[in-house]
Amino acid sequence: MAGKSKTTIHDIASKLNITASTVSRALNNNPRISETTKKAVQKAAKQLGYQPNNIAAALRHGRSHIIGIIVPTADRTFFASVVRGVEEIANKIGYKVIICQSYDNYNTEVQTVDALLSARVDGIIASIGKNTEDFSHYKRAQEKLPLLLFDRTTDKLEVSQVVIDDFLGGYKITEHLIEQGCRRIAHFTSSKKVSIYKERLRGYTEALKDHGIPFDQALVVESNMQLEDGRTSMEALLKLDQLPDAVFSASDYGAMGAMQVLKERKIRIPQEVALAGFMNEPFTSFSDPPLTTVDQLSISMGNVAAELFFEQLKAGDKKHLPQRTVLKPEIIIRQSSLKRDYAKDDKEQQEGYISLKA
Amino acid sequence: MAGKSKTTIHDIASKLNITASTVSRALNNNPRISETTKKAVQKAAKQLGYQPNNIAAALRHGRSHIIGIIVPTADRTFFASVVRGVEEIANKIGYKVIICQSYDNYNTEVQTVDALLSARVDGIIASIGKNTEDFSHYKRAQEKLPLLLFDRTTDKLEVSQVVIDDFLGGYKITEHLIEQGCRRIAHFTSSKKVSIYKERLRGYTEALKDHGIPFDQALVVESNMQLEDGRTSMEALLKLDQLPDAVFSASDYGAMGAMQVLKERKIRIPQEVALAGFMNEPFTSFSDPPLTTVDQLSISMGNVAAELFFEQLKAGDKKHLPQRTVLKPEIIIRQSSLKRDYAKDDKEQQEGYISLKA
DNA sequence: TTCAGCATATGAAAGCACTTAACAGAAATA
DNA sequence: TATTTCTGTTAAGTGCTTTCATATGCTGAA
Repeated sequence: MAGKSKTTIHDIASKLNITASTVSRALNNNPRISETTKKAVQKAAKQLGYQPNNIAAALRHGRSHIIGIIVPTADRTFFASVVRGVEEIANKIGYKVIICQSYDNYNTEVQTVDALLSARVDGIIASIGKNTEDFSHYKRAQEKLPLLLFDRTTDKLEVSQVVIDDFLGGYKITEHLIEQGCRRIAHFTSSKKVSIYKERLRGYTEALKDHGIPFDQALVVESNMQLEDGRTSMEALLKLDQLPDAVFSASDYGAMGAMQVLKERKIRIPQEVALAGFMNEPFTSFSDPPLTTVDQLSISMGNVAAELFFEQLKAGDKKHLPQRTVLKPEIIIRQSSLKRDYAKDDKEQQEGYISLKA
Repeated sequence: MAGKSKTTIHDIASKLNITASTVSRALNNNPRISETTKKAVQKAAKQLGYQPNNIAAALRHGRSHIIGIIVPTADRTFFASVVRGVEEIANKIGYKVIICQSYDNYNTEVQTVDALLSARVDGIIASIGKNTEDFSHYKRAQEKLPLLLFDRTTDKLEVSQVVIDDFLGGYKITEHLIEQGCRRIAHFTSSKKVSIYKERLRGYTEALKDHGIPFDQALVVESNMQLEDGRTSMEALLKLDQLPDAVFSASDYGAMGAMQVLKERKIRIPQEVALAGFMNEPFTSFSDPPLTTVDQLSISMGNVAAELFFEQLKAGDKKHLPQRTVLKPEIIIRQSSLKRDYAKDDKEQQEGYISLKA
């Protein structure tokens, strides 16, 4: 930490009796510089322990080769994976990524956007905080640099975005449960009016409708969808006159809470109640039984977001319309929903289906 | 993205008929500037939509207020949490964090360090890649700026570091198993000669010794400690003449693999075989039974690392000796190891203990 | 042979936007 | 009147890029 190397292109220049501009060009592999000089410059640079100063370069040509990414928190699996995906791409083309956490706090988010603008990042990739309702900070950002939103977005901003098709996820997994013979499918959703949950719910209802199963409001339970909420919601369902034969929770945590309660009550999964979540949290493959869920393709989401972002960055001021990329989620079928597999062994259970069908 | 605001302190200055230096001082709240001028400057700045240019400031006084963090991958729970912990602290004092992934690849790591040096970060916090054996890139970094290593460190570098006490973790959890009545405790460890695993193993053997239990090499199984390895290792143990009554895996994944095999064989956990892991991965609380494990305090590790780091950063060139902070891990006791709870109900099992004790 | 014309290789200098040491004028204090 | 205090200005500098200019050597037409 002592001898902060102060070697600049001028040092290289004077060592070689040339000017700094030549050194700069040589280092940037400018075709106007002869191979001999380039070689000499590179050699001298190495000898002197020269380390380019990106800050000076950034100041000079107005690009920092740094982008900012804003996530609610960096340690939630989903966001961590997206960050990974973004960094992967950015790194490949010589960009660095500044990571910022909004903690779902509006003021923090606003400050963060400003801090990134001041840091002169070349662009921002963000997932909006839960409580954000005013988007003027993003609008401000958008006036100055490329902005791209992922996962949690808004239609109040004309901005490119990458999201997954929550409707499709909800639809496909509900359909899967129906195919497994379930007819009374409960759904855990969020009490918050967040679009991703609304879409999952819509997928659920639509799938029911398409398969001629009546929608029953009593089977839709609202909560915050954490583990504890999942327990509470499941207990509420158990008090109904007629038990559901499946639960599709819009969050894996909710599904795990339900699983715990069911196991405590010795209700068999999936024979009596099939279970499905949403998100493909790492723990879902370790639960007993492993949980059927919807994969969010989080790393790809980061990749795709970064690719789309850099496309726009390169396009520069050339008008490019905001682009919306919708990723198709994949359903991960695991044991918790495979009711069919047990149907043969389980006469009683099967009769249950039949009577319901009648 | 169109009207890149080009407002500089000069624009503010000329609007107010003062000089840029006065504006600069006013914005930096320099006491030499009168309150009236400050107010006027702030007002004008807001009117003109002024956004400070940190890059110019950084170039001028040689500090970017950005630090770099290098992790093998950003989406592993542990590293994601540390990143979160670091950003938390950094953010509070006006620093931003550039996140870089080495993917455990030596060349990538070297390039990353250089890129960060060129980006003129004010310091680097890093966890060393698995395959790194030459540390000259870190040595080079260390000559120019504060460096701090966490979790995966090396004693080949005189550098501050934050680690957890793996020995203690291994010791405590083995002791816990002993207290639960286990006498034949198996251990899953890594075949790689990584210090964290060596330490956990040492904790295990030491605890055995202190409790008068003979060490049995046959009970120590080496592998890569992933889920599949855990399965293989467990199956190997099952072939022994005498079954172990507990398994302490130095990774949660290994423990989960073991859990799967045991459940498939209808071997009761913890009654017949108690189970413990290491890391407190999120899935451990969702397994059935929930897994006893050692918590790595990952967010605190990030916090502590950042605090120590910024302390050194502030100390600047004033000689400060490399400091080594060792965090005490906490053991998280869950059902998978609570053999005692079953001992009363389970006469047979208890007699098993007694015969062993004899 | 001569020289315009051109390509090639490099230099000089002007910033990029900000900070800060050194300086200066006016008012206030001694 | 001399000195300090307050407020502000001047100008140099941070390391790099890039426009414009220059020097050199070569080709080919006059």
